[in-house]
Amino acid sequence: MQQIRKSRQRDAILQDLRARTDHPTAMELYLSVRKTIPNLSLGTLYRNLNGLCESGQIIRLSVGGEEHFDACTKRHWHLKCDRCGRFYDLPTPDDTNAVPFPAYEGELRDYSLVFFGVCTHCARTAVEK
Amino acid sequence: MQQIRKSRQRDAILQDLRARTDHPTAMELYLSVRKTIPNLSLGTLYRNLNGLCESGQIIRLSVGGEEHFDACTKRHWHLKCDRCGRFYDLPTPDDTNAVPFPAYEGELRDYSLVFFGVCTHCARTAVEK
DNA sequence: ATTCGTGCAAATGCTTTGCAGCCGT
DNA sequence: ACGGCTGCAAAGCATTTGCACGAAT
Repeated sequence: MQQIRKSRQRDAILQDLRARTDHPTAMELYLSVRKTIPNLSLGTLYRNLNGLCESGQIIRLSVGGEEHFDACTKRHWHLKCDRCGRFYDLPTPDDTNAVPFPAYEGELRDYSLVFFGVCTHCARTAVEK
Repeated sequence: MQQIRKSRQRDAILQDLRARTDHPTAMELYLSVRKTIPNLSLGTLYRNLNGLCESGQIIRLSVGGEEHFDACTKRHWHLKCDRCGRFYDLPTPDDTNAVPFPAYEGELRDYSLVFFGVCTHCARTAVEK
């Protein structure tokens, strides 16, 4: 059994992600954390992101071939904006069955719900193209 | 404006995908279509998959860093099996609002819903580990 | 004849991994 | 001191792209 040690890098990554309201990609997070730890390596970032996902401290969002990360581990819904491509949290019912689990001869344990549309910000700056 | 020509390769790809009930990755589809067109190239496959997605003839499913494709373009729910990793269709309510669209100051156009759990087949061969 | 689509191979981009040295316990 | 964690660089892998040729209209 492998113990887990404290590391300045992992702490900084988690802290940075928790301080954000968006859901950055690995590269976005990398650039951000490098302001604190300039010689942080990409390998370390990825190793830690994977570890944090496995230990359930963060969540990985996969949509359209992109990977985004979220420090909020409570089940909640997301919006992926068609225009700016960013992810946003949506008001999510507390009721687990807000999404009706279909009858299925197997086990449905959890779900991921992502809406597509236009985010508040992009809707305001309504640029018709 | 670019016209689109008929191509044996694109037809074979679409036909193969439509004949399947699973939702293959690009590589799985590649291996399958190569039984019909042995010298099909990966570049061609990817170019066509992207084109078919853009023209709305197929759908791309992104989960956990994997890309799967689906020839059924009607909105429906999926299960990603924890054990075998495969995708399956789930019985999906016809009602568009089976998933309650949250109040949001923007526009919610569509959504993607993926359940996680254990598929029928894996549930039967209940291997406790 | 025009120009789109293909096969091939090289290039790209993101992620993982091997390794030697550093750091937490 | 032990063994996990890091930076670096190389490797891996899926996907994209440039190019010359073949095929559809």
